[in-house]
Amino acid sequence: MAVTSQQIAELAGVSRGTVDRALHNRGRVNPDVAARILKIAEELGYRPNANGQALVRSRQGMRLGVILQSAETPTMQDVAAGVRQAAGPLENAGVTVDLREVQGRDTGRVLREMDALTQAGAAGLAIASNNTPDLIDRIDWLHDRDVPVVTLNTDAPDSRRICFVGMDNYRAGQTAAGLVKEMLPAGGVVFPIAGHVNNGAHNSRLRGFLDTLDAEGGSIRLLPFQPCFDREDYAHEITQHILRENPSLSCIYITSNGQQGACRAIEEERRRGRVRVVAYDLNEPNRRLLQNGALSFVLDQMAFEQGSRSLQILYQYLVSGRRPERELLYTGILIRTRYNIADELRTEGC
Amino acid sequence: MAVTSQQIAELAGVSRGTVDRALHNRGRVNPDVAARILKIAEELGYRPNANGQALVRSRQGMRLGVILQSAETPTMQDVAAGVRQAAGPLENAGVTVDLREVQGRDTGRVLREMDALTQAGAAGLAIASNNTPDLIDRIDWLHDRDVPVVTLNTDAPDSRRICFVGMDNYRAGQTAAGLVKEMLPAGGVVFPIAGHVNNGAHNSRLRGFLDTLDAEGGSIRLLPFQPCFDREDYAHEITQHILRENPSLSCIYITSNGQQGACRAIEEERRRGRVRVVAYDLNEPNRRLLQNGALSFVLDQMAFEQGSRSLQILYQYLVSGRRPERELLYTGILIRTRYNIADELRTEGC
DNA sequence: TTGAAAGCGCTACCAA
DNA sequence: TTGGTAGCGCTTTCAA
Repeated sequence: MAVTSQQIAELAGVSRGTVDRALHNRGRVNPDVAARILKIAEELGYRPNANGQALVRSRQGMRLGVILQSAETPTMQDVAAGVRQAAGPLENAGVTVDLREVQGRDTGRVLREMDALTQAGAAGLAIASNNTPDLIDRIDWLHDRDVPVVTLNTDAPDSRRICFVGMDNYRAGQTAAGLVKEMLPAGGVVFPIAGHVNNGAHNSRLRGFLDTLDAEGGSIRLLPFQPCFDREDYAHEITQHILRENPSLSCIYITSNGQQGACRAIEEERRRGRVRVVAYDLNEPNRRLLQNGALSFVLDQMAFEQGSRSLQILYQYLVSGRRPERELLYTGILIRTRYNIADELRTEGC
Repeated sequence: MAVTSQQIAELAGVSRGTVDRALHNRGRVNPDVAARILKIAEELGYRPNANGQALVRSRQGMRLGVILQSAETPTMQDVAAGVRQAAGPLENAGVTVDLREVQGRDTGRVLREMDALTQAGAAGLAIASNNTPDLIDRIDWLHDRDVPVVTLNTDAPDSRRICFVGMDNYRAGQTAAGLVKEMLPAGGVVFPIAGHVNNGAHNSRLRGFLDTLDAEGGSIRLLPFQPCFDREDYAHEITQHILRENPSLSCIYITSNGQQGACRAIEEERRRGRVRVVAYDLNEPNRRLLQNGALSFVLDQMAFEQGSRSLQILYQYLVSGRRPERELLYTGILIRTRYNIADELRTEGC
């Protein structure tokens, strides 16, 4: 049987109310008594019963806001699903989760949703948006008003967000480079395609890739990278051109959307099997491309967990003041091939 | 605000007690009244508050048993850690988790622990043991006495266990084959090493591998597999011999322990870099071997999640009678290289 | 067959 | 500064 605050109260010769105030530094308790209570709690290894806490909190109510940019993309839909799953158990603790899905990379809209949510009384926000000075300002402004912000999927490193939940994109780029090194024979030729030139995530994925091939590759030849602006048609055009110019091309590394266009170009030029493609994010289109062999590898970022985890962290911080262990909470870099994309155990809340 | 059983009671014009009995088919309630209650609950989308349930259950107490064979191995230590994590929140619901760690592949000891735990009043068991007729008998016997069993890590497919939580080993073998196909040039020579000849998991990993290379490989040459009985010294000896016999060997696939011996042999024969190794399970030794380049890939089975999930499923089944969605709950097949082994987000209970 | 009440562990409130 | 009490949602027990 676990130790309860009642037991501590009896041992300390005080009431549960006093124990509660002492354990949570709520003040209004004699320092000597508080010290005694804390000591007893420590010795007994007291852990508050989360169910009891949740139950009483359900009386108070709390609102959390989540804003997802580019919500129309498959990856953000996965994030949203994770948010909804985490929201379930939180409801039992009186938490209302307000999920705002912003279409496209509309930072202005994100800022307005931030304002709307705080107006509506949100106690904390989880935000996936591209990193702009405006966003940083607004996050810092909220921080000063004791509204904590967690960034997810895309970080705002220079802001005062309490933490970031998402992929280590540089490391992912390195992982991709490692795969390419294993795959390609000496002298293999690789063409990297980036998304937007100013997208931090895509840039990191590119730098990690280039740095690692430069440092150790030696025998692999890199073509200069080109941006496709997340567009399938541009990726198609670029790829078509590169394929025609480079008969010996053996691999394409693409850090963003555009993989479908690139694969189509390879198909049309009848180079399937001779040109391998490494892409990002295990979504429906990519599942199909893996299945039919157009993609060799997909690096996945656990979007679902990004959504569920960031919400849990936000709640945890608000009720206990406990910051996460690290400021950067990296989700795994999952390497997917056609053989390991079956549905799997997914974290279920409890 | 979520709908409560109290609200349903008011709408139905009965008391909460009656609502509770009706919703859980506990009998002793007028069929007409029960139907009305169920209808209202359905319409309102009633979901019982898990915190309230856990709190009241904490009064009753429940014992769950977990038995882990080969508990001294790093993988089983991960499983045990998962079990302990899941046990935390369950304690708040009055659940005592009794974890029995059995050294080695001692099935007799496993059977005795099963008896001891049921004697002690365990309401359900989670078992990781190799699959033997004795084990199946005992699981079925328990099933008849309404003590559900979940198998984890290693299945007992012909028993009446309620489900299995672990790796799809055949699929993992296929995944390994996929990696080997991407890595090796045409004409590459692969040597597979198995663990015990009668170990189901190792056999599946081997079959998946061989089937897939046979079916599509074509250009890759397979040497006949040899068993190393999970022993590093045997693996070393076998590998040394094969390396000397086959100057053109390009890859070793090892389904069990023994990878350290194999890597040492490669080192001693100065073939590092020319012979790639694919192994299983991301434990401390394998982390090091990945880091220093001795291993190219490790296929990991999420041992931690196997432990936590199986316990949650067992509890879920006992309190709600709900079986898991599928009988075979496969944990992910994680492909690890030296670049993606950093610590990551791990499911935290709630 | 039904209802009333107690109590799980916790926190908030009000009174002392 | 402290204690007492109410009540979160649920299940169980006992009485009707």
